[in-house]
Amino acid sequence: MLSYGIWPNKFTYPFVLKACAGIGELKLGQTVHGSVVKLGFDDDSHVLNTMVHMYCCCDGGVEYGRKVFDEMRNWDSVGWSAMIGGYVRWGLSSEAVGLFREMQVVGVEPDEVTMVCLLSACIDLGALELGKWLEAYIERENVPKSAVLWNALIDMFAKCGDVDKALSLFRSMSQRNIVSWTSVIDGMAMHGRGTEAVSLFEEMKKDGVVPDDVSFIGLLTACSHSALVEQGKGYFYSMTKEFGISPKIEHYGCMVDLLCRAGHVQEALDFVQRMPIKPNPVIWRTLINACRAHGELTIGEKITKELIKYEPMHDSNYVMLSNIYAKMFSWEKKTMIREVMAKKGMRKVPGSTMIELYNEIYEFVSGDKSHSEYKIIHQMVDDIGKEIRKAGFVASTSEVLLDIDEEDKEGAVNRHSEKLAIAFALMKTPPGTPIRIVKNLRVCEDCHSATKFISKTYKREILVRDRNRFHRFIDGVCSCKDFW
DNA sequence: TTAGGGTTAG
Repeated sequence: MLSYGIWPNKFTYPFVLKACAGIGELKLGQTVHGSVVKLGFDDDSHVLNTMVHMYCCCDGGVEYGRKVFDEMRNWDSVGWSAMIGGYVRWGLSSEAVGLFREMQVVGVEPDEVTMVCLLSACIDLGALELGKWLEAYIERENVPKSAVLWNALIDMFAKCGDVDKALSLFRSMSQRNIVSWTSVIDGMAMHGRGTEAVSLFEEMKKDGVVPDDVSFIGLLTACSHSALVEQGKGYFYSMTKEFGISPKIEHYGCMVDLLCRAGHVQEALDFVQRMPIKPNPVIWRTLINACRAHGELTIGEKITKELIKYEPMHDSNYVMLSNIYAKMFSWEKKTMIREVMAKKGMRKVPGSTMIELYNEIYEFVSGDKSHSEYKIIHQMVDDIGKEIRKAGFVASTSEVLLDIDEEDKEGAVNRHSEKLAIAFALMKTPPGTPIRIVKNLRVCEDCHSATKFISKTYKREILVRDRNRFHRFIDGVCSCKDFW
């Protein structure tokens, strides 16, 4: 364009900036930013809004986006949404919510898109109360409810723990699209309500909505988490036969997960051998975990060693190998792994748990001593430990984190972030109040068992969202039926 | 005349 002697105008730049956003290279974006300034289009709201968006799509660009945002006056809701959405994109959801509060102080009316971004932030934070507040706001202020906003609400309710509300919203929708169906099916899957997920999928087909590859991921996950092995296999083959959808690596991953969870480890290994796509590390890790869980320790060790050769800097590969050695009682090998990791300067991602109480979000990290009530919380954890042991709880220590000294194993699992969060909730809420927490990793065996005892001893319903799914603990029983 | 931010999985 420039070589033809044609100069871009202010209408051109939003397109160029959007293209930069798609590429996501910060340097390229900065070059274009430079040319916007040079040509004097940096006073145009459309250009600047897209600029914020562009920066927020680049790795390491959020700060630059914020700088552009801070330097401009009189932002409209589009600019605020671009910045709020940018925070959410990079997992900075607390910042997103904080910026929304500023937006309200300044008096800019949020619109539909702002709401969709904020609902994503709620999902990330597990903030159901905030999500309910947003829903009420949408109703009160008559924010137009497009299909996208409806779908975002359904997804928020499902992922923040109230899947029945998600379902009733879904039922009250007049125009459901594939995203609405997938969100609600996936919600059922996460809550271990596999049979209902399958019925919804069948209802969707009857309704004339053609399933796509994403909806099959939700459906297969549902089968996997509810041990519907044969149905899952049937649906997997129907993808190609009935709908002409070639399974992607994720679908193969779901199948491996389905077989592994049901304990069919050998069948899963055969399945992987026969797959037409090269298995990815996620699939190998699924197999390795199944090998550990079902006692195929030698095969698990072999696969893990191969995976480490391929992915030498991935921390969880070492953690898995260490867990296999723990199960083999090979303590020297386990120690060796720890030394290898230390030498490479690697550390396991620390477990963290969030809890929303009285409009505040608290985050607990295992071993963190920064909380102002740290001593009282730890005292509470000890008291809970005593109470549940009286009720018959026995601590299991085989899954203890790698970077913890052997002699303090039980002490270490006792400091897992979910125990801290639950103790905090027991201290801060009246008897009988349900407790909802969100964990960044999968819940460990010890915490799962302890939480069952806590729900019974303290007469609390405890809802835990982990990386994979929900666990609802009531009177000593978990909704996952110990199957996760 | 022309332009801006957003939803399902991984």
